[in-house]
Amino acid sequence: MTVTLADVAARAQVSPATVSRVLNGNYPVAASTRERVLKAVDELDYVLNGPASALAAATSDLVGILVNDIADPFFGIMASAIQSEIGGPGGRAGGERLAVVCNTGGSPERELTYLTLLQRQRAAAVVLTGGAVENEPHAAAVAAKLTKLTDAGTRVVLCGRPPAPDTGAIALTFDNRGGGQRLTEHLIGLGHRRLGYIAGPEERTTTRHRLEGHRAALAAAGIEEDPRWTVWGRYDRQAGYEATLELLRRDPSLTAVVAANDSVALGACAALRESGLRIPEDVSVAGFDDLPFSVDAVPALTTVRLPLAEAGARAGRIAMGREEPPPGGIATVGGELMVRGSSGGPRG
Amino acid sequence: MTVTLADVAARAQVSPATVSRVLNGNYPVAASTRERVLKAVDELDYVLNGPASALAAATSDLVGILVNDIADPFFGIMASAIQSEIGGPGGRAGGERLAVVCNTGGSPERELTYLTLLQRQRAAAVVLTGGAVENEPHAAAVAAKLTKLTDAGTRVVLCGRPPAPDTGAIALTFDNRGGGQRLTEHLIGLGHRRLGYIAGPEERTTTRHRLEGHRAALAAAGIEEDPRWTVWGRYDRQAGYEATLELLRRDPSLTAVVAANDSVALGACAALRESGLRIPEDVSVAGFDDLPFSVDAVPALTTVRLPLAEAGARAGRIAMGREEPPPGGIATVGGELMVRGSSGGPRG
DNA sequence: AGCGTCACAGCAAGCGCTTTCTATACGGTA
DNA sequence: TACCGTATAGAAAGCGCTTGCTGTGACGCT
Repeated sequence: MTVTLADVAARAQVSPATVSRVLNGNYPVAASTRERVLKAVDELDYVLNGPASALAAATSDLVGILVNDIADPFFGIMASAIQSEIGGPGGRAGGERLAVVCNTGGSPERELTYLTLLQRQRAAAVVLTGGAVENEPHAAAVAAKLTKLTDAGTRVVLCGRPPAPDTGAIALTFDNRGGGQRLTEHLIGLGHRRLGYIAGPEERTTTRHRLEGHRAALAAAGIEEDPRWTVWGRYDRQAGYEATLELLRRDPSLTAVVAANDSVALGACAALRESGLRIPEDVSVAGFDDLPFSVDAVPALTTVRLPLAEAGARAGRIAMGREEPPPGGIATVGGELMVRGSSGGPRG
Repeated sequence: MTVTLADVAARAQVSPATVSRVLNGNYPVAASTRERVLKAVDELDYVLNGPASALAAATSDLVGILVNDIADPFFGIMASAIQSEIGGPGGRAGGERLAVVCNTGGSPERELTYLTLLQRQRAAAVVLTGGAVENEPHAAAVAAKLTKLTDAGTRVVLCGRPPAPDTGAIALTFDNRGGGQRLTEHLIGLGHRRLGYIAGPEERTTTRHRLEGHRAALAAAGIEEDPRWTVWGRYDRQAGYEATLELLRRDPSLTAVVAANDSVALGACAALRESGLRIPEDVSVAGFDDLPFSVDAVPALTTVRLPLAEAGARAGRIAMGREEPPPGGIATVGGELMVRGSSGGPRG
């Protein structure tokens, strides 16, 4: 049998109410009584029953963080930043909040399942990171769920994800389109005219926005795009490797490869090298995100830096109600072009 | 006001008990009744109250995963694997379990705090990943906490962490010592005699074990170690970069650098390159873990592959009671030496 | 001396669900 | 027809905590 509040109360010779108040520190208790209670708590090794407490108080100290892929540093960095802003003081009982990271694996169903689970647990806040899936029924289902969450008083923040209108969710959106555009403009400025593009999973907003930026830059420069120049794949190294091989097969005259993100770019580099091509002399490569390892690639990766940690921290603070949400509930976070060794003028 | 079980019951014209039984599916309910209830649930958008359910049933579907640094793929990969084994069916109510990842940031206090929080929530299981801190009072406190958790019926699994004797916790330990030893043996076999070592944070078991393996290999080869050859730092790229510069300053004649892990090794490579040294012609470099990016380094990193995903998956299954714990509650998971381009014979 | 004020402490009513035990209806059997 | 097993539904007692409200002395004021 576990120790309950009542046991502590008995031992300290006070009522359960008093013990609760000592533990929560939200009601005046005489110092001597408090001490007696704390002593009893200590002696009995009492641990509060979370569910009971949450039930009675109708609140919980859970904060959910949804990520697409926990093994990907892109999400890890954001999650870490969010969590660092949540762990601290601010809530009930001295304010330790349990920040939980939920890995959806990019699956819409799991996303919904986790949202329901968090709703069940009456989470204090939920932060959704990364791109959304562009699938009408699913998007509607998520929007409905988010609305219900915000209605129930749960603060919902989207970090690196497009706004969800009319759901009450605060959005911190990455300017993927603008970043993609500037990146390709840079390449075009170097003289490239034949650019391959390795896109991410087709149904993701992030994928679409980055690609749109790329195409906008192409269009602005009057470059007509060849459909063979775009290949779709996952957001990982392996996909980049394979896609690059495919790109090379389709059109060996490409002088640059733009990847959906840094991991993909790394795979692209590997494929190019194995094909006997030099970077950037033969082919330039560009990534996106500027993850920590990108600067260590050889040559270092030209990419777009997204302030993942900063955005995550801000999302965390907003989720905790410690920072004002942006006006209109929407803020756009820009990316910064990082020109490094992997991009140069085209050969010849 | 949120919808409660009673509301659903009223709408379906049955008792709350029946609704509960339909939802949990653990008691015979006539098909027609079940349908009526499900319809009401649907119409009212009813969501079970997690805390209330957990309180009444005296169980919870929370599973905690503790990691040192969620932004580090080393932990991300393990967490991902653990979680993938936990999400599935197996528990109450169709069995969705909420796997929560808690980021301790390597801090002993946060580790304890999280364990307490999980204990409060009456977690079904807890998996602790990564090396432990070697600090007597803290280790004792953690051991006591783990004992209490296992006593309370929570399954505790250590993944990539040394065993915690007499706590009831199951341990899946990485053979860091053996891996470190084989790695250094490989370097010695290539002819290296002057090896720098970049160790991780001093108080971690992982750090100590890897270093012990390194030294064992040195000793076996009759190489006397120079204290200047060991530098300590964090487990990240930056630390590796700085440590390598320091190593070079202390003894420019080193022909190999062994790093505490792959991230550190990447930093080491950067520092060497910037110092005008070629890898592996001038200096060989070796890492540990074989994270996904390691094969993409140029040259590809010689390292020790740890089966993070496999070990994590196994830990997850054990935590869920779906796999027998190893005999004695302890299993050692070996590493595999991956010889790649970053190691070669010493110059001259 | 009489009374309003404080500062504390306790009582008791839930919070929303699960589950044991009991009630009922039905069909079959003797 | 009387009886009993089976299948299903309901009543009600909590699970362990929080909190609004109700004392109850002690103190200071007029």
